[in-house]
Amino acid sequence: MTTSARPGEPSIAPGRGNPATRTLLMDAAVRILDQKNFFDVGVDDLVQEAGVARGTFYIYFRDKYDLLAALSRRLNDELFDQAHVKLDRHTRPYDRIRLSLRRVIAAWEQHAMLFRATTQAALIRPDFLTLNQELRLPFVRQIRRDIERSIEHGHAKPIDAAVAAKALAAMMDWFCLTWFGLNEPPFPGAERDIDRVTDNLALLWYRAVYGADPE
Amino acid sequence: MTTSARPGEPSIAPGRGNPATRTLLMDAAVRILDQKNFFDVGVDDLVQEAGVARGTFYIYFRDKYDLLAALSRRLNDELFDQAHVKLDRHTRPYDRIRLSLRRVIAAWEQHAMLFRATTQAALIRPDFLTLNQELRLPFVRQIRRDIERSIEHGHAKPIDAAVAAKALAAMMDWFCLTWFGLNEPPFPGAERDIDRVTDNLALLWYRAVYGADPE
Amino acid sequence: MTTSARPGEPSIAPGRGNPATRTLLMDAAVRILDQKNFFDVGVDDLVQEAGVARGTFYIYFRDKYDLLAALSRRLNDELFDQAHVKLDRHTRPYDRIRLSLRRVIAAWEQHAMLFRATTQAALIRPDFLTLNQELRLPFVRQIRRDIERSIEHGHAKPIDAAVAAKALAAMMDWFCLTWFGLNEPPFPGAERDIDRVTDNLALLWYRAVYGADPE
Amino acid sequence: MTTSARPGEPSIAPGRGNPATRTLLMDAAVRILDQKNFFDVGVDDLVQEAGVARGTFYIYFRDKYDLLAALSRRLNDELFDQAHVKLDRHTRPYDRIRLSLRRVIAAWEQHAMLFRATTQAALIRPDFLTLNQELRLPFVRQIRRDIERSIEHGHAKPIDAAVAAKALAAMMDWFCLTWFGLNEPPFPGAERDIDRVTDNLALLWYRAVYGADPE
DNA sequence: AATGAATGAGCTTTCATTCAT
DNA sequence: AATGAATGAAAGCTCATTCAT
Repeated sequence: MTTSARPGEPSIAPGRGNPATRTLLMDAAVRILDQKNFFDVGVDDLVQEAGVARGTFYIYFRDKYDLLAALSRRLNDELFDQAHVKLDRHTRPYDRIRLSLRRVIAAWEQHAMLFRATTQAALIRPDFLTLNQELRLPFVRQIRRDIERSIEHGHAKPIDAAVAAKALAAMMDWFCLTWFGLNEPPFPGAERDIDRVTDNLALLWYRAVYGADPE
Repeated sequence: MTTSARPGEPSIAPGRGNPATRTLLMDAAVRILDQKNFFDVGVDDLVQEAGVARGTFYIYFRDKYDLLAALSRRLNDELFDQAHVKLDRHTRPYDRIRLSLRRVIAAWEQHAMLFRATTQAALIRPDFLTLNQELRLPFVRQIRRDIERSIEHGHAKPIDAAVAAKALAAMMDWFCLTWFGLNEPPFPGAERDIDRVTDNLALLWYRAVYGADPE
Repeated sequence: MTTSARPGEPSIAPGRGNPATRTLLMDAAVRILDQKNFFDVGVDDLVQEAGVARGTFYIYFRDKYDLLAALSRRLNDELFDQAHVKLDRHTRPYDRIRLSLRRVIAAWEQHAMLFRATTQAALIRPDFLTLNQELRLPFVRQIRRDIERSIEHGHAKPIDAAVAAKALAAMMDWFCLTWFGLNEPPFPGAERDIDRVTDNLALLWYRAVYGADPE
Repeated sequence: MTTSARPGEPSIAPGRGNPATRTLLMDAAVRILDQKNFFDVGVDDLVQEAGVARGTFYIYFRDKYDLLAALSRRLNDELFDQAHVKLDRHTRPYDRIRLSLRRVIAAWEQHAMLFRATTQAALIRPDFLTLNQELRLPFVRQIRRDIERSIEHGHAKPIDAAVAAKALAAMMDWFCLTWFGLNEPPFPGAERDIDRVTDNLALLWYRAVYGADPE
């Protein structure tokens, strides 16, 4: 088994090589992942798609897991930026939930294969698992804070926020992974009716947190 | 990559070989899975643990995925039997939910590594994915029927039962996998307080379905 | 760099595989070493010469160094047995020395390439160096004891036996290695006049130890 | 494997490039060799230590063996100059031998790693072997002439000077290589008692050549 | 003269699978 | 039915060397 250092650390000495080539490889990987299972992807496939030589890969990444980690971080940064588009203060809770879920679903729809690969890697490599948890932590924490605030404000009836946040996050993760990553939609043709699915998930979520239907 | 036939089909000619040896191998696999990642398990590990020769394995299973499929089916049958322990007709909804969830969690606690392996395989092998979906279908359907019934009886406000069932099932699957299979409890020491976790999950679930707190 | 465990330990689990195949590989290696530099020998060359598959090699040896260590030990055992052919008690010192050196030269003549390879490996791999020292120790010790005895018996004038033994052993090692292993004979055509060379080496040795010419 | 031209020839077109950079690289190599095995030294290590770019190396040297050849020649020239410090004509034979050996040992002590590398290379590359023989030839010839002269003058009893010279040279080479290059001293702590070792080697040598103890 | 990114041949090693006994 | 030696395809990764700037 390869002994790639923990993916938490930057791959290879930073500053080595041409950043453009690094990006070339990462983009090639995204394209490859849309065609085949990360498990079945070899360094060979990657360099061929990127149009560089075998050895070039190893200048930029320790191995394919290292590359995946880089992709994962890059995407995470993007999502994090998007997530911080501020909502109007007066947006009602249901609408805030709905909008958030819509964004999550959109991200999954677009990056399904990458998420799938990340999940795969997390199940296989303990170090990758750690990275994954780290990256997801801010999101779960965000959910948790929202729930806690709702409870404090008296809007929501008490529930253990840690458990609820983890559960709801898990719900979205696995629901979306099976849907977009494993082609197992909640009902046939759901892709053409994402709004309807979002409505229902938002309703579910709202109820779970507030213990009531939205007004 | 192996070209094992779809794991939906029985492995090898059934009835061939000694059933005891088959069981020997399956039990060995369970033991091995408690020690290491399915991905890292080789046929070597299995036969060594079982105390049989390398070649013997291939008399009973096409490859390690085939064995995993067998394990998965065996466990599924067990769980299915347990699940059908009938509940008192007058049990209240919240209690029914709580009991079911308790059972699910107990199953995960006991078989975490096997479930984890199954999930891994499903993400890697399309044919395994199919098997997995097949085995889980009855459970999701059961949830769905419960939700539909609740709505019909006017207890619950309308929600798309297909979406809700999938979402809630996904929630439990991933929540439990991260907890028991990946050592990521909802809060530190959750194992020692499973009842508390169950209470909250049941509350969440009840609210999501009924749009109100249980009486 | 390969991390073959110290060659002091038995290669791979003993008892695995067919001893005949192991021998097959070792003999093939000897043949190969007569044709090319150990450094330039790849596992590929070895298995091709032995007529087995690539993977077979790794059943019996960790890597080519491991095989070389096995060869080295095998040869050492042989030589050790030969060396113990007892000499007549009344053989005179010069004759004893001469006979010993003749044997050493014969061994080098026959196994030059293996010795060369061993020396190469010892210069490259610290662990191999250790093995080498270990195997040679008994021989140096033997020389040392001879010298000490000579001194005690008053035949030889005092000299530091440790230094002298090491020096004389070094002399034979490198003299023979350059001659047979690197084709650098003491004079052109020396191979056809080994007795003459032996005479002179024995004379040199005798003088060095006894500080006088043999009677 | 590299096809560097014979190292007997000057590396690259002479006069090309900046001599200072060439020296920079050679000095860096010496430093590196004190840290690691020549075999394990890569062009990478060299340029990093020298603080120049990868490509620069190839402006001055064909490969690492070419550089080693240059180092070897440079050192040889130095030693040759030192060796010709004339001795008093009336110095007695034993003292001349002793002084020479002392110098040899000093050279080994100081340049052990370079000699070790040279030996390694000679065992691996036929062309390097040639260079090595060439460089050592003058020294062996010198020893031979000394022996011949001793015999002619009637001081020493007849012995084949070619064999004896080679043998004694071999003795010093290997004795010193194992001692300083492989950390295998003739006795523990020999480094702190080099004079004693030298005395004994000189005694051994004197006896071997003169067949008697020095007066 | 110096750079350093890119190259790609080459060796290593693993392990699922077969098959003669 | 069981064995376990042998197989060989498939990755893995390194590093000497080139070449455009």
